[in-house]
Amino acid sequence: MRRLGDGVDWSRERFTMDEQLSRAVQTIFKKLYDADLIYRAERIINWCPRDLTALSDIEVEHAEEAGELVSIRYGDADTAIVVATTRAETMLGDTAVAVHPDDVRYRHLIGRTVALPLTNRQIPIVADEHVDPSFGTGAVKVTPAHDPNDFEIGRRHDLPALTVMDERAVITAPGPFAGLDRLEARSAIVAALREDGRIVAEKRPYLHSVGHCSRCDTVVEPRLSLQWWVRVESLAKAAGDAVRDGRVQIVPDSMTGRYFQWVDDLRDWCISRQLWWGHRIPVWYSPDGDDACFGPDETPPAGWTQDADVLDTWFSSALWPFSTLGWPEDTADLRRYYPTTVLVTGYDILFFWVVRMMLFGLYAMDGAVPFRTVLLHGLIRDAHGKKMSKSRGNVINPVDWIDRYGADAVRLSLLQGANPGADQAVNEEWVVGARNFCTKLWNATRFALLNGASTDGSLPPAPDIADAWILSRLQAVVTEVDALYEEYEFAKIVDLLYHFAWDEVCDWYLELAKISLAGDGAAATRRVLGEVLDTLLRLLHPMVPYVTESLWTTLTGRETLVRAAWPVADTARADAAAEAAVADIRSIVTEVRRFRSDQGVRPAQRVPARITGAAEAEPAVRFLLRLDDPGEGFAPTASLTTATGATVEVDLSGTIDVAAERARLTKDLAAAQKERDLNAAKLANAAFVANAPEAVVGKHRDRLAAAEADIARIQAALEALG
RNA sequence: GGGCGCUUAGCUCAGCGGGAGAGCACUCGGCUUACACCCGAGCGGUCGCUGGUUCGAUCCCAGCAGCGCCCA
Repeated sequence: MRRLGDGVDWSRERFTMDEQLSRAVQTIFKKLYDADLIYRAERIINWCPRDLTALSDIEVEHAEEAGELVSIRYGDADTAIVVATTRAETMLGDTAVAVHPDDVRYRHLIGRTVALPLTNRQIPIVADEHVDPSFGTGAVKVTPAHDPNDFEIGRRHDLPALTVMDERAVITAPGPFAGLDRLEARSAIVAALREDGRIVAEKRPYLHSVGHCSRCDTVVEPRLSLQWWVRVESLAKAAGDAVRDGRVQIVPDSMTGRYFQWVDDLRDWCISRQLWWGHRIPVWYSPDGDDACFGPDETPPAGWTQDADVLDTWFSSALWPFSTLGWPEDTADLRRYYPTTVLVTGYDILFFWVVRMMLFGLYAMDGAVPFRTVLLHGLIRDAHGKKMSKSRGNVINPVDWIDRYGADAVRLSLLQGANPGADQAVNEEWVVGARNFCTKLWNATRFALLNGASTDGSLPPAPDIADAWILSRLQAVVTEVDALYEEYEFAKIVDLLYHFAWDEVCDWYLELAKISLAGDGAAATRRVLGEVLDTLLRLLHPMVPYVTESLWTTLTGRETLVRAAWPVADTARADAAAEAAVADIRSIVTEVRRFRSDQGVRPAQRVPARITGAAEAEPAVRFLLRLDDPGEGFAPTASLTTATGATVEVDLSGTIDVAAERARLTKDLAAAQKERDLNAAKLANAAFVANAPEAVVGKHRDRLAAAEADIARIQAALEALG
């Protein structure tokens, strides 16, 4: 962030383990605990047998994997019932078989017991609504201590929960499998069952979803254990409502559905972790087995010991919007800055962090939301849109690019692809392009400085056509940029300013300004030139901070752009006539350039020409095209009539390439004819004329007329060629 | 299995009911007095497929195919 030049208040940098933020953690824990919103309970949790800790639901990543589905016959003779499993090793902990109560195949077995293979333990057959009769045989084995669904079935039927593995997923159930790892045990148990004639079917590979630890990718083991939980129901309701009733807006709106999908179906949050590092659970136990929660200013009685577990890191992160402002103290900062305006983060953090800030913010701050707007951006991907990963070797270090091209170029290239909520592919070539743009700005400012651009005093009351045009465009651009910021459309802002700066200011305005800078209007143009660059640099500053700061302070002689006022559009400068006049200049110049290019006339070569019908555009056209006045003995070798009605006759002092010229005109003619036919066909359609809005019909009439005029003009030119 | 999204020029992406756009790449010409990190001129697309709605569909609807994401 520092290398990118982020304009943040570093004095507010915090770490959740800081003293004051830790007080906040302990305070809210106690508050929730006292309100019975935190409790300790034995439940099935996601357990990582490698990290030896509990995980919350979102720390588990599911992936399709090829495993095996083994169908095992439980019981014998008239109680025989077949169950299927991908985790045969858990059968050691089975305490029931469950079937759907309406399943006629098994109705007669409900209430009876079957012998569990390999152990000969008798387990009951229970009826449970949650069994899917259409899956497999319609009968499922129930392992309450090793599966979350089975745990629920166990609770409903008062079944014992037998833990058969330790925290490293090694079998602890007495017998021949004790000491085996879960995977070793799986194959050993399947082999033993096969020998016993218990295997009815085996499907291998069997594709199914397997949970993995998001930290280390180890397959998660559902495990029965005593953990701390946040009772989320009321908190989640409040968090959902805050978005539902518009107090918090999620941008882009398409992410809102995902938010509800999560928050409206939130299960209790497992907050304890068996890690060595983090905020410890502020609950103490007496030697007699009593327990109590203590706040930050309370001291537990001597001899009591604190809970060994620590809190999920998202627990403290959830307090961020107010713990960083001094909460639980009622500070001036808290009153001034809570709720914050915009939270900017990646959409992949929506559940991890945003939702949690909502849960705790609303609770701790008496129903006040933590932020008004959540702006979710996409993820950075490699040049081909692939996720960066170490194993793929496509990880890009932005600092390398900053070293090579500068922070502004990197920022600009990132912003260029920043469409709301969409991932963006980044490519070193674009950083090069962004760097080139920065250089262009530098050169434009250099031009302005060399020509005495002025940024002080009022603007000329009656600017010439080019000055009036660029001021008109400038105020329109300010308006557009403001509107785009409202929508967080950063990529569009970059696009707009890039093209305005390069295609309009540099390519046309600076060129046109050279005319008046050499003449009587120099003073006025110097002022307009200064105004244009001053404003442009202000507009670009949030995106290109370093370069604009340097250029602007040099240009204006003022202290810093960081605190300069944001431009305000002056609609009084809108000038449609000037815009039309410059459009004509551009049209004529471009057309003659095409001709010159096709004729192989070098751009620098000065050519005598006679211009008619260009009116006030003539001096600009002559300057930009390097056309000399027709001298004595002027003998035009070619004549062009442009779409604006101007005629440019040039003397190329020799024969022109008729074939090239004919090819050019023929191509133009074909395009004009296609345009005419297209519009004529539309207008010939009575249904179109009857149904389409008048403005649309009128537009096509205009285009038809323009096409016909073009055709006549081009045909005349072709005939003149002979 | 449930939900969401995407498919537009060689690449990465805008556009989302009335003329197909940008950057980069590519071709040709150029040391034109701010800039060769540049200037000028160009080439390039049955807008995934099949139907439907409409005077009109890249844009709306349905189905299909492929890709991606989230959740279980």
